[in-house]
Amino acid sequence: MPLKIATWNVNSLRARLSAVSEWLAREAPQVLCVQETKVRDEEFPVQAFQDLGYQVAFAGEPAYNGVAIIARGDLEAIEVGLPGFDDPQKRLIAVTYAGLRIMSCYVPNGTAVDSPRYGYKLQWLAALRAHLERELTRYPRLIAAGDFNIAPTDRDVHDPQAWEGQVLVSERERAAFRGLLEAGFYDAFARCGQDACGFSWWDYRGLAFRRNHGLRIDHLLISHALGDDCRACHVDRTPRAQTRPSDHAPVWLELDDRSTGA
DNA sequence: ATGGCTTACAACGTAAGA
Repeated sequence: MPLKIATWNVNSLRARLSAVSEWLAREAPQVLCVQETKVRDEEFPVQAFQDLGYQVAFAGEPAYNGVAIIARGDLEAIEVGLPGFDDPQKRLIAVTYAGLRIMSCYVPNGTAVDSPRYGYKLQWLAALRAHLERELTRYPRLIAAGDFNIAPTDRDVHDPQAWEGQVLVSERERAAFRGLLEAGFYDAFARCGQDACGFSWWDYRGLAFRRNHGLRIDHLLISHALGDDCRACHVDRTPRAQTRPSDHAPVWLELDDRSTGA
């Protein structure tokens, strides 16, 4: 049986608890990496996921950011944050599951290229690359999934001319994204031999989803050791069309687990 | 048209997202 591993920026886990629960019940992934939980740890809805047969690892803060990993089985060696990068914002959590090292990543948005937050974003990405390089030596079977807040190429942008040079598509961000791949990863959808994946985010405003004015900014990066095991990669647009959606859609990949020994 | 939507906070407007 293949492993189904998903990532979803839910834009508040409490506001989206029923949507996430329904999606887990329907799609039954082994793993769901979540970003923007926007919930303190003491208020994380642990029981709701246990009732569905999932275990959880999470790192949150009030109001902003927050990441989690929801998985059908035991999570081990839980680590929060980027070692050596002192950051109060909860943007990274890693677990070991079924012989895989799995990270849920919430890359800073950056706000605008002339914002101080843009510099923070680039620094965070540099620290992530260094961390991924180190982790690959410990965990060759590594998946970094999440909201990277970067559309890697113009094909990942509905209107490249309108977006040219803007945050999420700027060349320095794209270079940083390529740097993550150069650390030893494939973009899962490309590795599956697909020529298109589709957008993963649509603005709440201006009927953007109906018009498919979107970006592909949520990604699953798989280490080279997993490259031959990637079977499929898909954006599930269904939850985005429902009432009170997250502005992001879940993205999943299917991985042959022949080499996990499971 | 720096607007437009959505969320959390202990708020009745502000900050932040992308």
